[in-house]
Amino acid sequence: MKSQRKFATEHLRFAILAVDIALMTVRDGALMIRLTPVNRPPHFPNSKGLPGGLIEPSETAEEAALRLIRDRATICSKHIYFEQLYTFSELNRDPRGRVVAVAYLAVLPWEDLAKEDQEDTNKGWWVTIPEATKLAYDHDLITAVAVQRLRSRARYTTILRHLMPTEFTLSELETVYESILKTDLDKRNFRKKLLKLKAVIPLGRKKKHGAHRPAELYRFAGTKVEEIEII
Amino acid sequence: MKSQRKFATEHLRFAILAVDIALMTVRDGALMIRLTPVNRPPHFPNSKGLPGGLIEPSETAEEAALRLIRDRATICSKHIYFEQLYTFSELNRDPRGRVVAVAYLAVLPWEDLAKEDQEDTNKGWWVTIPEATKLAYDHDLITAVAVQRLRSRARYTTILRHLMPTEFTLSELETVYESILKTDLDKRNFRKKLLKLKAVIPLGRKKKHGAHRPAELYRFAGTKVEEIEII
DNA sequence: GCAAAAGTGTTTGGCATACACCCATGA
DNA sequence: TCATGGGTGTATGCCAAACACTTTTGC
Repeated sequence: MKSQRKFATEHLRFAILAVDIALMTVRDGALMIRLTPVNRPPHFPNSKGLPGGLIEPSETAEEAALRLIRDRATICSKHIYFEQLYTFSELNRDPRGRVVAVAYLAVLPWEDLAKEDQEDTNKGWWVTIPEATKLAYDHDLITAVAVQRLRSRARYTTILRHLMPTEFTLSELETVYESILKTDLDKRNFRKKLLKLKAVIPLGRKKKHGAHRPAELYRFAGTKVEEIEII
Repeated sequence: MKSQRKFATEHLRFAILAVDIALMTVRDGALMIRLTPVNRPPHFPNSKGLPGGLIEPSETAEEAALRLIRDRATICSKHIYFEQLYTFSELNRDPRGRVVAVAYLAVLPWEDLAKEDQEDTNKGWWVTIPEATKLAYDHDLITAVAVQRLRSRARYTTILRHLMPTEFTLSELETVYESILKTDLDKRNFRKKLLKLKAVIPLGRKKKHGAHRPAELYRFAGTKVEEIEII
């Protein structure tokens, strides 16, 4: 009888497990995050929120995250960088009931998006970080944690390689750093640092785009996210 | 009918949610982790594992973590430092079924433990990190992630304030850093750094413990975990 | 007086910071 | 020829790293 009671008690201890994705990219030097429609009256009618969904019993949180990322945005690249961000378990984060969310931070180059996912559709939108407010659930909080994490990773690792196209100019890279770190960087010192660290490699080709001197193209060295102090 | 089917499907999407704690302290300059008995035949008969338990429907993961920490070790201090580590969701991490674990990293000074929890009992043991192997479930992995995280935090923050007693000598502090970072530090440079950062404050009192010159006692400045590069 | 840990200062080199001008191009 | 962004070098100061001897105590 005691074990039966224990069994019954344990059966109550479940939770719905969800995954929420802070999917970020950089467009024209501005950090942007992906939002999707949320329509859950009465609390969130016609709202916006981060892409997300439930974890299936047959998949890990990581697998669910990858599935949802590919589901919500057509990405023209085999590889996508994402990492677990934080698990949110506040009791009332979802008014419908107990839903615990494992949040992921994912980043990708704007150029890797399919055309239809670069434009606003009824499937979703890209908005700048200041625009991503008053989201459904606790997604304002998740967004804030994601931005903070990305900023910290940008400082100490080469995570931004996954936000850049394979070929880029150092001015473009600097703009991305400045946009994420919210600081102005000295052009000369920035270049010296990256080149001394051998984090980027010149390709010997130029990019022309306007009435000015063409810019040398670079790519990131290596393939992994390295743990170096960048800034 | 469609909505009924959806409801039924959603009901299958649950998981048991657990919390596992990597509870660490330093004894005689050695980093130690708390283990508890695990006895779950057939997979883990007479095994050891990290302290853990299920999350109640009425509590957040953080609340469950705090409850379990206080449950598994009598801690004679009001405050205890802990932070979320990672969420583990491998399908077969628990052979009994789908259990997703939110792991926490917790640290405390050895001196804050009650006498009965400093000694090995049938409730649990303190072991050094190399000794904490062949644990039940995926607790070897959780331990490794926790040690890595603690090491990283030690480098960039003053998290070790929560591993030290309120008063300590700089030699004691240096030993703890060396034990966690697994490096030898230069005594003079270490002292210069900590004092220049104003991370520690001399108390003007000495600690005598042996046939040698007494050592100045210090305490940490401020109260929070600061984000400074220590080493 | 000796063993054992505490405590202290200087030199060196590398790196971050700050800063201003010329270059290549398209219009 | 001019507007635009691309590209470069130097001087300064701080700080990390390396390194060895004196001090205070208990026995």
